[in-house]
Amino acid sequence: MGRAPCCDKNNVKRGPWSPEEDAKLKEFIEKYGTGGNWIALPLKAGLKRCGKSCRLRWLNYLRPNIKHGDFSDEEDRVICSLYASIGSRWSIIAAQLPGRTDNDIKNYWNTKLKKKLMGFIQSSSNINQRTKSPNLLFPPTSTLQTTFQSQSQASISNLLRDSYVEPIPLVQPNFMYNNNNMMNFQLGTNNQHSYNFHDQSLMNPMQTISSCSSSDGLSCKQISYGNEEMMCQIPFEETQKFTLDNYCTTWADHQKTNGYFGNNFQSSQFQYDDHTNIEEIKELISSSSSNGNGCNNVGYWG
DNA sequence: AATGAAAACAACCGCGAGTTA
DNA sequence: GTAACTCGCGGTTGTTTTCAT
Repeated sequence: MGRAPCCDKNNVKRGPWSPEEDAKLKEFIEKYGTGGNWIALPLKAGLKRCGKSCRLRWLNYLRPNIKHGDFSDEEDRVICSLYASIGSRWSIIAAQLPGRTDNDIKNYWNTKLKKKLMGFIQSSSNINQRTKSPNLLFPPTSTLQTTFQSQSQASISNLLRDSYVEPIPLVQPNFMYNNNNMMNFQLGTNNQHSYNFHDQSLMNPMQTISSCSSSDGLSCKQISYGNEEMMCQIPFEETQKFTLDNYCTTWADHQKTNGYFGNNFQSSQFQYDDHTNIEEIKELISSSSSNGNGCNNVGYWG
């Protein structure tokens, strides 16, 4: 049995809205509200439109405080940032940008921002080839420097091509070693992944994450959320086994195949509204992926 | 000025999830 | 328990506008 149509398509007007229709819809909603029933609304409002069409028109265009026009740099940054961590969840991204609609952001991403980023990545690549990438802080004798310099750009391009994990603007992977002889790399400044690998199976780190057995930081491979950076931490002695290409493509593939929240994630766990802020989202993500044994175990990598 | 291509924007479609009877 | 209904979302398509030749 097929789905019942939401309206009689032969008796509804389609295509662009006229100013008169806009006025009718706006006036009706401002006077009576939506009544929680978009399907019945057009009839009551005297519009020959499908309820879904009315809803879309209201949400994307007529609703008060809708912002149209150019996106600011800050908005760009938020979009890229969230896209990198949650993918094309436009409604969630829109909730962080007051006045912007998911449709607006989606269109902006598809038509401008993606290209803008591609352009940045390309020019950034050229600059780094000339300057030997001042952000890359490798031990002086490390042979890894050349390895990572040659691979990182390709990895980012892969991610862009895969259209799922997007690098944050102005952020090249930033490699450095800390006092504990761990190598970090960071993508972005807002979101929020920290991977710590402390065993020998680093050739394909993403596939090993769910085998977490403790959170003592020594024997556990763990994934956690909540920091302000996308960070990968790898013991120095292990870095020679790890290729960024491998990491990035695996990560992108997992996201593409299973989604950010994994197969077990229920959308009902993740209620949000216009007041939901990033911290709440992070908290929800965190709680949805926690297995309660002290290790945030993301099931779909098992 | 004319025209074709590309970009931008608005709207539609189909699906999944939640709700209700 | 389940079928029907509604909502909201993301992907896609269609139309309009802008740009290049």
